[in-house]
Formats: sequence, structure tokens, C-alpha cells
Amino acid sequence: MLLYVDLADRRPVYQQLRDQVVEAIARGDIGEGTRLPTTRQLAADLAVNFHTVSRAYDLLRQEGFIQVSRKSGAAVYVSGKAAPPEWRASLRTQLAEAYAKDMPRDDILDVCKEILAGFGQREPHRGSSLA
Amino acid sequence: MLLYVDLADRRPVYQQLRDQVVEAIARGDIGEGTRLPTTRQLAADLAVNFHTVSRAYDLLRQEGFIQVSRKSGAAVYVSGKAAPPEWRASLRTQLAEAYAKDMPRDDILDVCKEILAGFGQREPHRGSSLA
Amino acid sequence: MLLYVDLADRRPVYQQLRDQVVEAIARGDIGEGTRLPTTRQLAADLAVNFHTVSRAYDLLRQEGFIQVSRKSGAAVYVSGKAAPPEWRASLRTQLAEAYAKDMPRDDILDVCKEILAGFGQREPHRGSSLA
Amino acid sequence: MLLYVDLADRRPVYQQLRDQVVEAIARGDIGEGTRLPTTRQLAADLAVNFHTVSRAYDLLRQEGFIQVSRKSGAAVYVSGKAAPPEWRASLRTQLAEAYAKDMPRDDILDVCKEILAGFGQREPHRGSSLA
DNA sequence: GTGGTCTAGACCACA
DNA sequence: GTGGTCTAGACCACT
Repeated sequence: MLLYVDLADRRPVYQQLRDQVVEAIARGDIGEGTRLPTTRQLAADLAVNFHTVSRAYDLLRQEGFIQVSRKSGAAVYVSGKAAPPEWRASLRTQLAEAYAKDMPRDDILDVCKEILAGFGQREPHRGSSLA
Repeated sequence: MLLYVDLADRRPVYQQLRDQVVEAIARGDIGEGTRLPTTRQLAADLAVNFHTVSRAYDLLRQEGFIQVSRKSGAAVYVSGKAAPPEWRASLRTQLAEAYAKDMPRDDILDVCKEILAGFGQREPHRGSSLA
Repeated sequence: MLLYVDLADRRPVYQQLRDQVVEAIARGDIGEGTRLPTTRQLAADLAVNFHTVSRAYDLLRQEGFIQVSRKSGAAVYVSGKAAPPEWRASLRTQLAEAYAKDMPRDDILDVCKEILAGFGQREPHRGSSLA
Repeated sequence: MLLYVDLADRRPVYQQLRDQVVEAIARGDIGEGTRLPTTRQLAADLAVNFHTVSRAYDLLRQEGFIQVSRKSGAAVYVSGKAAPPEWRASLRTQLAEAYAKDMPRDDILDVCKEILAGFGQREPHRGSSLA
């Protein structure tokens, strides 16, 4: 599994990285315990600023997706934190966009099901490499 | 139905307005033909600059949610434009966020269903007021 | 043949009307001598301001597509005026748009040919009605 | 290659700039990867407000002609997006204008060919300067 | 140092 | 009286 930066993407780079890690966890490509590259290593690989990677990691830590320790670096560690209320609001906006365009409820649900089906089982893949 | 500005919200103001209009259409609060306030009127009501409102309207127009006429201002007019491919990618990220937090597939789907159930029927509410 | 106004169209109404008349002449739907409705008549039919129609007619007259007489109203009368240099510049921009998107030269030319094939013969249809 | 502003031109300034960039791409003067001046730099050079330049760039980005990066400014990046359906309608109007003036089909096609012949090969001119 | 957002106010085109 | 364009200048987000 590979992290990458898309300059054409409107999202800030740190957000792209954050989203990619979250999706990788959802897909099951990485799981509880998987070590992430060091910020400096990843920054070098992606040719982005060290602070940018740092910010992505910090965001992931705040959201409870990874744990950062001084000596062993960052690793996936999904805390029990439930998705916050903003998550639901954001999802509502996302679904409204399609519904307002007259996409049928069932079609929208089908897309959701398809996406969820693309996510992996919950068996942690310890030790799988990320970068 | 009322549009508002939340200064604490991280989204730009024009995006908040855009999202609120899209959700209002999805809920059925406003529908085909509903007139939106003029840019300058809404700007005055919300105490924001008219350019900000103008930008929100322009975005909605580009996305095919409203129609802007030189004489009568803006009105809801859902064009046939389908949701763009980015929509699905964005939805995937949104769903991944919850799935990565170990929220069960069925629970996520239930939330989607709940949200969709909160959206209105497809009967346009002509003449309903927006501001 | 019918003139119409599309409020969703970004072009000003007077420009829409002007364009429609020009295209009608090109298609051969109307030709040398065809009478146009009076400004007041057309304005009433289209539910637009009288000045708007007037402006469209004035533009067509200036460009040499119609002749306006006080007593018999407006009628198609294509003057010998050649297309001005702005026409070529405008066409260049139009073609550049497709070429810059990597559309092959031959494909672009094919579209031009198709469009031209859709235009009529040069037999004037005297007396055909416009509105 | 030089961008410029023609005050006598009826088109809005941002549209002029947009058109000039599109034509420059078509001519091959600039190509994939060519960096455009920063918005504020170009604005200073042309003695217009940076918002005006910004709007031109935003339009080009939406149309898929350039890519705007937060760090390195704008660069030519022709996306796969095809020309929209409006393009053909617009071209039809353009061609109708000449055909309605009795310009022979073949002459019109010759003009199209001439214009297309003036466009460059599809070899990107990396590094060529724009302003 | 780059683009993005917002404000404020002027003037024009259109209807 | 509507939206569209442009100017000017401030502040913020991102890198």
C-alpha cells in the first residue's frame, strides 16, 4: 500500500494523507499495530515538507486512529472513540447532494453498500508495510 | 427555513450557504421554482458581504442546483446533471472514517437510511420561502 | 420556427434572440424577405421587455442581417457585408478550446462539416413565418 | 509569449486572459507542465487586480486546462475532460454567422483549416515562459 | 511566499 | 433593481 500526493486535488496535502490512511484502515490494508513511516522518511518519499506530514499524523492522532510514541514512531491504534456528531452532519451533506439531484434513495443506498463491501474484514494485519 | 452563518464552522461561509441550500432541497423544504433571496438581500440579512453570497450562488449554479436570472434573481432548478465522480470518492472517505473506527457495516447503513428517511418527498414546494 | 428565451442560458436575452435569428437564416428556415414579428408582438409572446427585443433587432440590423423600415417592420435582408475580423478571432478561440483538449484536428473539422451540413440551401423562403 | 489586457475588448478581463491561455495551449506556445506566473505577479504585470487574474485561473482550472497548487502556483495540465456540449452549440452559432452571410461552405471550412493549421504540434514545450 | 477567503465600495450590463 | 465585473486591501491556510 502506498501513500501519494495529488497536486491536482483541491484538498490540502495533509488532508489527503489523513484520508488515505483512514481508507487504508477501513480497507484492512493496515490495522492495529501497523507501523507508519517516520514523518521525515515519508516527507522525503513524497517530496513534501516535513511539517505537512507531521500535521497529518497529528490529525490522525487527535482523531484516535494512530498512536505516536517518541521512540517507536507512529502506529495504527484505533481508539474506542466513536465517530463524532460532525461525522453525521458531514455524511448528511454528502447524501443530500445526490438526493437533491433526484438520485433515488435505493440507488444511493446501493452505492453505500458497494463502498462498504469494498472495505475489509476486521482482522488486523500486523506488520504490513505502509510506505 | 432559514439560512445562517456559523463563524465557528471551519468551512468557508460560501460553502456553508451552498451546503445548506443543497440540504434544504434534499429535505424538500424548497423545490423546483422556489425563489432564493437576492444576493444583496441575503447578504444584508446574514451580515456578510454580497460577494460571499454571490459566490455561493455561483457554485450552486455551476453544480446545477439553481438557475440565476438577471431579472428575477436565483431560483431552485435542478438540472439533469448527475453527481460527479468526486462525489463517490468523497462518500467513500466519509464512510471509511466510521468503518475504520470499528463501527459495524449495518450500523453505518442504518445511519444512512435514517438520514435518507429525513429527506422529503420529491414534490416541489413551489413558493415556499427561503429567507 | 419559433424564437424562445432560455432563462438558464448565461447569454443575455437579446443575444439569444440574435443568435437564434442568425441560425435560422443559416438553416434556411427564414431567408431574404422573411418578415419578423414586430418588437411589441414578439416581446408579448416571449414575455420579455420590449426594449430587449428592440435591442436584438438593432444588433441584427447593425450586423447586416435584417432591414428595418418604419412602416413594414423588420425583414431579413442579408447585406453584402463580409464577416468581420472579430468573427475569425472568435472562431479561433472556439476551435482552440477543443484543440487544447487534445481533440484531433480531423475530429474538429468533422464537427464543423456536420454543423455546416445541417445548414440549408441558399433558396430564400419568402413569407415563411418566424414567430 | 505575452498575456495582455485589451480595455477596448467587450469581454471581461478574466475571460480575455482565459481565452489567451487556451489559445496559447492550442498553438503549442505552452504545454503540459508550463508554469504560469503567480496570480499576484501577473496582476502586477498587467496592472489589474489579483482577484481578476485569480478568477481567470479558477475558470481555467474548472475547465481542466491548468492545475493550481498551493505551493508552486499554477501550471498547464490538460485533464482528460472533454469539451462540454455547449462547445458544439457555441461553434454552431459561430459558423452560422458566416453561412448566413452567404459565405460558401468550402470557404468557411478553409478558414477552419487555416486556423487549425496555425495550432502547434502536441509536443509539450516544458519550461517555456509565459509572462 | 503561495493561493483562498472575506470585506467594502464603485461602476456597468441587463431587463 | 438585478446580477456581473473590477478594484483595493486585510487576514488566513497551507507549504
